[in-house]
Amino acid sequence: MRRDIFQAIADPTRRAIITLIALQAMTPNAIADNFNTTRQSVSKHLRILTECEIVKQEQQGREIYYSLEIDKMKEIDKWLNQFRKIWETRFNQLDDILSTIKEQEK
Amino acid sequence: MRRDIFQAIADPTRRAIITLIALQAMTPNAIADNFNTTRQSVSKHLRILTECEIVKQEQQGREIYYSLEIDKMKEIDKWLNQFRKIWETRFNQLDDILSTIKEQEK
DNA sequence: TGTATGTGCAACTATTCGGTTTTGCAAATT
DNA sequence: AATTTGCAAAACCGAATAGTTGCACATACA
Repeated sequence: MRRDIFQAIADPTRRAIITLIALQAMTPNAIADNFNTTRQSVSKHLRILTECEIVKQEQQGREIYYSLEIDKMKEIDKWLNQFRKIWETRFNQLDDILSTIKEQEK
Repeated sequence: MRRDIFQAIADPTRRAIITLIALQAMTPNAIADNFNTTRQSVSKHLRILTECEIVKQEQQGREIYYSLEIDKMKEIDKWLNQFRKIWETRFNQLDDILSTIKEQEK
């Protein structure tokens, strides 16, 4: 079973859950209230997110609060870095072209 | 059939293809040479990437060169922005705590 | 013109995925 | 003690996915 952060964020419901609990911890029921699906389904998503360590649990009585492991999000950012270099270069190249045109206009 | 960039990058082979063609356009055969899979399989991934507009084709004789639409990668970056704000805040909070400790030490 | 090459597409298979239903357990409430 | 509430886990199902094999088609080259 593949279980990495990229597979975790592939599902739109899971992305929504991540956004939802980014700022405050929530229980499965509270999370499920925000979606058109059952709590069990949300629970399954939470399990996947937990396995990927994107989410951490905190038991409080019979309730379990789920919150985001924000640092995990940085892994995506890290992967994006290789492309960031490219698109910044492209942007600078465009910038150079624009400067050249301006120079020629003078 | 879901077809968005997050689903596209969920597959490790597709991520590798994206990285591979990020800097230079390549033909399906050339791409497949880098993997332990058939050309047809790579072709299928390329079709998905094309449908998501992450990749563009350029026919040259009987060869088709595939290259990366780098701008599409920015969509992931855009989604990450909401979390970037949080982790920068956390970092600053940590920074504040550290400063406070230093202050107290004085 | 005949053959080799580069490619996409369709059919098929095994596996995975997302969701629902059911079950069971522990904590809270009565 | 009995009931309710919050939750996870298992069993099941239909749909999607990744990969393979086989085929068709166009371009290149002899």
